[in-house]
Amino acid sequence: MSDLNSMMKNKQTNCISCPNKNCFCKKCSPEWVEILNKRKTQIFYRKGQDIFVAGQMVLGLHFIQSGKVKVTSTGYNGREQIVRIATAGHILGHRGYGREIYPVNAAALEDSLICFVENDTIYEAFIRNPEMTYSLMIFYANELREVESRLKCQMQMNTREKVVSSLTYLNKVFGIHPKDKTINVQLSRKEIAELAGVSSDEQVVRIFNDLVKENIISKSGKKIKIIDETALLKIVEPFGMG
Amino acid sequence: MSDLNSMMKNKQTNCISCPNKNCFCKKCSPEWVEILNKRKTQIFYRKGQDIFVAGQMVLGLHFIQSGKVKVTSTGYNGREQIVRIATAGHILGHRGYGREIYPVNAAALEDSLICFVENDTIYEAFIRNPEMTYSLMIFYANELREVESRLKCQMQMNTREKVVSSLTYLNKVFGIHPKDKTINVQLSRKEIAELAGVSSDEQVVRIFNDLVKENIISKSGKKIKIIDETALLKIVEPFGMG
DNA sequence: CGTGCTTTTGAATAGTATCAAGGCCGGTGG
DNA sequence: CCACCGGCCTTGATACTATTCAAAAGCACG
Repeated sequence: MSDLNSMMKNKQTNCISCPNKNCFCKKCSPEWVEILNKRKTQIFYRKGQDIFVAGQMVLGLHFIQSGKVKVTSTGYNGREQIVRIATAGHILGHRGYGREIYPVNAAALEDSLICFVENDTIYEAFIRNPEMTYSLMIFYANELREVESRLKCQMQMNTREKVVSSLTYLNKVFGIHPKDKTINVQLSRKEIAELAGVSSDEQVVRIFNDLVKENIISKSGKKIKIIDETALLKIVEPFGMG
Repeated sequence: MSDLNSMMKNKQTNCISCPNKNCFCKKCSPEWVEILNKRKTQIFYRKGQDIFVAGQMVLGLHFIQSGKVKVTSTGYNGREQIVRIATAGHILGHRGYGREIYPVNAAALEDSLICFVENDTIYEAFIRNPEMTYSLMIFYANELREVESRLKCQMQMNTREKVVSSLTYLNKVFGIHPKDKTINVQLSRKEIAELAGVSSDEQVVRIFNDLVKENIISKSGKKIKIIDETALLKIVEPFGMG
């Protein structure tokens, strides 16, 4: 636990020198960047740890400094669905913003460093920095567009197409590992099923095997390599995916 | 056509006396309400008419003064899905905002009067009225929440539950006709299938028949009356619907 | 070297989509 | 006013897909 604290101290970053170029605080006036820098808190989450849970009060906004996070929704009889996957530079908890409690859960997929800014500060920053409010509004509009795209997929795709589209999604968000060229995130079959919106991990296994036989992907354990990206994209292409 | 023009003239409304209390222009300063009032254009759309089509340039925002509108997405082999249904007081085309082209179509479900404000004006209004920008941001956040809720439904519900939830959705959005107590909108079975996200209108027919047999709803043609709302809600309750 | 977890495979079952055909209703034109 | 047409609704049968159950194999970890 004490090394965790030292780790946190080591990783504490300053907004001005923060590597996230897209962080929304960058849209603020210089004095407000300074204010946010001072008022923000940074928390280090270990892999698997919950960042927030559905039902908790929304106390502010989270900004991912580094790491990977899954946003899940617990539904009927405890069945989980991955609503979104977020990585460095993304905002977290914005779905609950304007509401009292979170509708979803967020958990770290791997060790992650999260900046947190309280509601009052955020609200003041919005009012004082219309540019930031505006760019966040655009961000929401784009998020909306993306969720609607996923909604359409869920409505129209069959199981195979859903699983394939979750692969292209992961590939787009995380890219590939420079060395072995596998997708740069490791999820269990069950998590992929939750992301793809198919009922069981068995389905994912079967479809992965088909794709291996067709020489479109290869796998060893949780590491997945896309061999024939063209063929993969061809499967989801009719739905306007890329 | 000439009576259409006269109809438009008759219906032209002034923002200051506009019956929509939730219209976002109300969040502007008085002088900006006046500016928007002058610069807005009002267009009357007949039932079935397209308001915009996917692929068109986003030239501004639409505000529904009166009427009912469906927002649809054309997917694989021309199959349509209803992404959203909007009525008086709602904003239209906000999904495309911040992008160049619309990702979806919008068509009038019945005769509708739509206010339109150009991008430049809207942008200026945003910058000059942070309160409005803020409240629109909250609106987006809530929309996002709702779409995610629908996404979850699509991922977890079976056909029956999907159809039922589209009924409760329509009931919530449009309410019931004061006289015959039927849901205050008339959609074809096919449109309900597109809204519910089930493949065919036959499915809807079958499930409607089941519900009639169970004394939960009654129907005559396109008019649908909810008899046992408790039973209806009970079906979708496990998914956090209401 | 067991113990518990994830992955894999097979088979049975339930659920959904699709096809085909008949019935109903409103509108049109004779 | 009636007959006809086309669209929508309805029903049944069938084929297909997806889900679930069961069980074995692989793997990490103490």
